[in-house]
Amino acid sequence: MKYSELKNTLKKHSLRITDCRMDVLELFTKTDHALSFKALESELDVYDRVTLYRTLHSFIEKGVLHRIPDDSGFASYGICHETCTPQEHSHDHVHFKCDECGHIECLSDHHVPKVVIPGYVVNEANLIVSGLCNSCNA
Amino acid sequence: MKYSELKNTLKKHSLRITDCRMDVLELFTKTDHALSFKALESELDVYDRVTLYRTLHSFIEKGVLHRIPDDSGFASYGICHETCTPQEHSHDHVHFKCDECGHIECLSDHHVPKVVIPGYVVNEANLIVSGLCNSCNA
DNA sequence: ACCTAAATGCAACATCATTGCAAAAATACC
DNA sequence: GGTATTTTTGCAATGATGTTGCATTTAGGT
Repeated sequence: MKYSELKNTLKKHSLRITDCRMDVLELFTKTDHALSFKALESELDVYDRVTLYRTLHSFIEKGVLHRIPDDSGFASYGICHETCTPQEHSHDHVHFKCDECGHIECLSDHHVPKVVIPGYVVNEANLIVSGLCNSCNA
Repeated sequence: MKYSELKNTLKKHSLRITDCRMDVLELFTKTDHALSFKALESELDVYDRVTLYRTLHSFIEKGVLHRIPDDSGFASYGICHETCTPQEHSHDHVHFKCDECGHIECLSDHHVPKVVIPGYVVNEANLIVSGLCNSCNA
């Protein structure tokens, strides 16, 4: 992705243009799977851990990334669709975690079923599937 | 639940009978919702944190409890059905987390839909729903 | 170019979880 | 019941993950 496009993405989400944000955004756009903090840190070791955490937080707050919970407690982060805004995230897609390589993918063509529970209010639903991914299954 | 029943449950899962395991098991059987580690610790503060962690691990390994992932990274633990064995856990039920009181319930009458992804092997699927529970919604 | 508000780096801190090891307890064996 | 063997426990130390305060630097508006 071109420098100007990355810059526009940041601007569109009212985020200041900084080296760290550009590099983080670029890494996410060129990676086809979600990234853990660890992966991010080892890839962009120029920046302080704290800065990377804060970058992730601002990206999530502004709707650039979404946080993907993980059964092991480690969160990963994936790029949001265009439909996401700071006010309204729509992440009803299923997440797949490979037990072999650890990669987490967003399965945008699979959707989380609507769950209705009488007497309850449902705000969010996360479906996390684990197993072997395409490459590791080969 | 009677002392003898608790003891039998432990024996059935080939776990030694210890004070800690009896107390942890009793707490889980008399509680209708899942328990976080924190709740466990504050309830059973006689025991060392490490011992409680190890108790949880052995219970999970032997199929007495199952771990419930949480989008915040804190896991909770719930009792397994009778159908669970050390070899085969079956937790295709949906978990509900209340944003207000924090309680996590196992919705045994809701089941996680089977997810099929071409070229992938699916081992596990976790569906976590959050919102307001029955009591907090009232 | 200047000013203001935001972002960064560093250090310290907070929280959650695990490991090594000696002492204590539980089961197996006689 | 008494003893040997294995497991479990408690304590201390360590690791892993994430956050906060604060001084310095940087970005963007004027």
